[in-house]
Amino acid sequence: MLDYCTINLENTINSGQVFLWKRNQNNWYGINGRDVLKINESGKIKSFSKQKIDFFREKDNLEEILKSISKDQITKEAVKKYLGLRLLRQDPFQCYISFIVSSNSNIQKIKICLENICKNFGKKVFFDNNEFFLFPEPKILASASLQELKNCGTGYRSNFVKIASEMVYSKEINFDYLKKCDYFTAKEIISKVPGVGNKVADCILLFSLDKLEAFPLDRWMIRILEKYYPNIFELSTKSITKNQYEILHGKITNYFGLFSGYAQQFLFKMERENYKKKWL
DNA sequence: CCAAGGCCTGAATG
DNA sequence: ACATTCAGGCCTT
Repeated sequence: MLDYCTINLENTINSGQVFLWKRNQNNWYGINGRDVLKINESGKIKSFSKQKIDFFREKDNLEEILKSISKDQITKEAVKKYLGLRLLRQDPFQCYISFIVSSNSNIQKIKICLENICKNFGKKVFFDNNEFFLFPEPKILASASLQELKNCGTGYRSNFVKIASEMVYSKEINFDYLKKCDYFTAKEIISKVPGVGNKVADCILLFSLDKLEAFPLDRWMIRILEKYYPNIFELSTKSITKNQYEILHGKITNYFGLFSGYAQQFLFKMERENYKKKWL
């Protein structure tokens, strides 16, 4: 009998979902939008804002979900090995900017860029006698100069960050509305933002907008599918076009079901650990 | 519809 | 010591 209740915080933080987290002895501290979270080993959250949030998606029925994605030996092993891994419900604006910044980059670099964005544009607060910089609001990033953004290390993505922020500030992108939409509608809308392609859109939808059928296909996931599922998903080419991405996503949700996003997270975690890739 | 090349940065390799 | 290659996703041609 598997223990579906206990959260493994270490594995959850170190799974490519979040970047602005650091460990301090037995606690993890992280920025989540305008909030700072402190989480202890047993998963108990203390927040700067004192607002209640369901960061760990506690209402998800893990037993049902994990059983439903365990379609084969590969997923069964990944689920068993990383059982306490959770999908997080992140602050949407921070998640959106984070994954726009993430494109063509890696975890260490993304973390540095986002820290710079917070330091340069975010509000400084004190929590537990430590100094933190909150994630800046859309209006601030929208009015930042391109040079100021570039100074954060975001390179050619700087203009994407600026325009994406403007689109949120002007309410052309409304996260509360996107949460209510179905997966395909939300994806279509968010894909109009420059710098948001298939993969980035799926990350935003999965990690902050409650779309559990999103299955971000980055280079790692493509490799994983080629390696473990060569016959099921029949990957034809190396680089994947927009159209092929959509066809593949259809096959994936057909196979793993409505909670495919969870399958993605377990497979990604497993393979990155197999290759001893560094996390935060 | 697809293929190819450019964008930016830092780490790894020659 | 320096130059080249590579990893990473999106957009334009």
